[in-house]
Amino acid sequence: MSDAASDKNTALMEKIVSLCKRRGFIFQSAEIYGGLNGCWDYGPLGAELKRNLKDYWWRKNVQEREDILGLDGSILTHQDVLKASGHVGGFSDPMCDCLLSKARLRADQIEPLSGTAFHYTGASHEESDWSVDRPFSVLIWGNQDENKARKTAKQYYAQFLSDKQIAPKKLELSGESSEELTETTKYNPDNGSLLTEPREFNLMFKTHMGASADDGDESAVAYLRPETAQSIFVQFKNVAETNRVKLPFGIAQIGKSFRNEINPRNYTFRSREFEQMEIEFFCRAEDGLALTDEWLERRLTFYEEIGIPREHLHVLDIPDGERAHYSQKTYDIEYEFPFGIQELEGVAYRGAYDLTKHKEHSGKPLDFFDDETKEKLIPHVVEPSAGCDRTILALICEAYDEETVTDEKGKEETRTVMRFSPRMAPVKVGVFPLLKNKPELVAKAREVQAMLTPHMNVFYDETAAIGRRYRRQDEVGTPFCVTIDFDTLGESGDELKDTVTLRHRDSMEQERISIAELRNFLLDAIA
RNA sequence: GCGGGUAUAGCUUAGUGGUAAAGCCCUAGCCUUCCAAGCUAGUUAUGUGGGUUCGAUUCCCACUACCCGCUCCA
Repeated sequence: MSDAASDKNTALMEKIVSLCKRRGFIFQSAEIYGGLNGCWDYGPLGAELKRNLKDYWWRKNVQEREDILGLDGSILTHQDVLKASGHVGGFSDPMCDCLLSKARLRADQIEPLSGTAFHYTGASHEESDWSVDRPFSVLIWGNQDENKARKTAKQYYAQFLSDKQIAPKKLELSGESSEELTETTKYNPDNGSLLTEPREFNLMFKTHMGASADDGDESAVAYLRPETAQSIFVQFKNVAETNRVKLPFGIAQIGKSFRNEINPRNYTFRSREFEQMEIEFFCRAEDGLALTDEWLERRLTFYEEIGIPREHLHVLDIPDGERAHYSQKTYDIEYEFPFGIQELEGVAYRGAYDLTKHKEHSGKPLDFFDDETKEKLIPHVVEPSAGCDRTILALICEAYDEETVTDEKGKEETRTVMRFSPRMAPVKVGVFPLLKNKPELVAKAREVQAMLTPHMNVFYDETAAIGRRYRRQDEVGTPFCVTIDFDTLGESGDELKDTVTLRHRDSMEQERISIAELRNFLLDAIA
């Protein structure tokens, strides 16, 4: 991305963030106390939008399917569940920092080096009577010169100089010694500088169960779940036994998960608390790969149905070596956010890994008896796992649009429109009396509002000029507005009596529609 | 976690070591017969905590949050 494009996208993102706050989609969590890093609250419109997304996902993936069942697991999670899944112990990456460049490296990905290490105890500068005492080491390897080690060490000690006028090369190193090392991972392969000791970064939130539990009581430890998937695996047996299921079948869940992200970024995209929409689709081993492809297509269709066109999505086929070790196939579905192409959902073929692990750790039989083949097996699983908040952010970014409109006097102005699909739009229809000081119009508008309210989210507004009310609805993405005018009351004759103006958000076009037809028209449009 | 930047009203911005300004928005009233009209009135702000000072929104320090670049994303 060029700098100019990057600036433009940053500006776009700022406008989106500003609109989200102004119109009540998303607020910073605990804003009046200075905010809570990586946490966000959905305001009234955001809550509606999110509910629409989750409801539609649930309808499509649970209610309209005979082969997928719903689950709503607890967020507090037994530590043994996460030991079995590998999250305790394995869910943290030991990291090292380069003492010279401050680069952060994953300890397990450092290339082992063999060479000569030069150790120092400190450095000084005679003329200014400055000195520093702290150990440092540099590794040189291959045919690198010893002087490279000294130069690197001087650069390291130079960061402690308060007077930046002194050049690193004028420093005197003290206590030089050397040793031969083989296959060491304590040095940065880029510059030979010593690294810090590996430090653990556990990404899970840990807590203690029981009011009297003290922090040292290991048996009282519980975690906030880092993904919704585990409760599905853990409840696999209960769901399967209580529901007369046969392979293939799925268990679906929508719920909150928590990860102590080192670095939350990009608005709500990487949050510490987030909601997932996951399916674990259990199947026979031989069907796994084909079902993974099938689910990928089905999920792409879903995104189109909620208003994210295929051409703004990217499918990443995760290559060998980059997938989790138990996965034979993983697709990432990515969206073109203004801040870059980022993942919305992963569709992963996880084999029998999860159920096998829980069977081992719990000692309970998690085998499934396949009536068709008359054999016991551990089902394989395909996991379409979508980020709910990420999808909301994608919907918002996709919907945001500015267009220039010219009024009757030829004056140009910018119209901000959220082009949500009617299905996802937080408010489905605005109902307005043309004028608020005419009681007949107001009464009729209230009637229309009352008729529609049981079926959809309706917004009634009688303040300000009609045009302003339309624009206000444009900015929150309301797809339709209806206006009750004097024709509705029959002033222009019976032909127009009980008809209203129906105004379309995207085209700004208006048409007459009878009140009798209104409900069904709108229900069809938002289905 | 590192480096850089930012923080004034709901939003966008101005300004000042001594009463904080404007536009938009919003609220109420009047008016108004279809795309941000007009008039009147009104609400709302210097992120948090220290320090310097007679006095700090302004200067200094720390913290917090957000943005950008690294890093990371099982």
